Amino acid sequence: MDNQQIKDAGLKVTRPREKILGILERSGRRHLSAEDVYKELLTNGDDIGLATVYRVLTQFEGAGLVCRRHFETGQSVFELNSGDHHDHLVCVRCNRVVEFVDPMIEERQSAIAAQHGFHIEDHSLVIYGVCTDCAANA
Amino acid sequence: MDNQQIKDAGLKVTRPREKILGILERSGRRHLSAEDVYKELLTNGDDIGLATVYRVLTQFEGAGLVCRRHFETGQSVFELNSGDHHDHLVCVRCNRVVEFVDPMIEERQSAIAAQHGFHIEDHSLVIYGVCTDCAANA
DNA sequence: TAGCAAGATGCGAAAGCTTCTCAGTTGTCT
DNA sequence: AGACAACTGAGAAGCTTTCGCATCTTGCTA
Repeated sequence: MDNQQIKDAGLKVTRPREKILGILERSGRRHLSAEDVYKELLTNGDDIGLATVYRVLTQFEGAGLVCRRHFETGQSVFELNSGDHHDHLVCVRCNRVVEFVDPMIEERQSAIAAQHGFHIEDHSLVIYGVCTDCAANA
Repeated sequence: MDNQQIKDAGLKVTRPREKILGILERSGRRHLSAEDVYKELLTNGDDIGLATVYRVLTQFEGAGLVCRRHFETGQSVFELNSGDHHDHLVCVRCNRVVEFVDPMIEERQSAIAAQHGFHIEDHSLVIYGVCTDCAANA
């Protein structure tokens, strides 16, 4: 249950936090910017400030409930943490995002980091391209 | 010769453009932020505005002379385009950047994009971690 | 259940990076 | 050299994100 996740993160259960988590869970899109979440709240008639949206998303990130990604669009996008790591394919025309996982790539990354004496903390692989639909409508 | 590269890009050869290209070529570091370039210019006694630095770097990027990368630090870094694609390993403590190329990863990426019907335009793989030196001084 | 302290919120202000505007300057071509 | 388009510097402005602070809530206690 939602509230439990928030409590487990050591946070008080407040209206903004419940609403924001709800939006992340119920939104059709998996990747939302802070602005997207904020607009969704306004649409629902919730009077929650943008600063709070950022604060809450940052806390959720710290608690491991969501992941933040910086795509080259200049905005950060947030997605519910599904537990398993994955990378992204982004369409530069329509901004569609596809997730994928490739064990071989993951493995090569570890090998490369080790080879350079790095201890991996995180990584981000984003492939930018044009999806079938957009290529068709070109 | 420098000037030729600028001309080939369809740009006029001006002092700011020559200086900026020179800094990119002669800097020890391969990855510089716009701010880094600007500070270097000031140190050299060149009176060139930050806006111009951004403009010129953006033009160089368009001309294929340099590549721009958005690391998660919030700043963009620019590097001279050496022709061959490569990925990055970034130390989250000291910001050291190591470049690498892994044919197998490149190949898997193409396969994955094809599998999802994407036509690749670009991609960015950044591994964030702690380098040996920083791990030692922890 | 009333009351309290720590923690959250909302608002506006501010920060950091990047781009824009515009008047004045400079390169290039003839 | 002259003309015109291109370029520049400085500051204003734009965007996303964070901060500061007075006010309000939550979760705990008596």
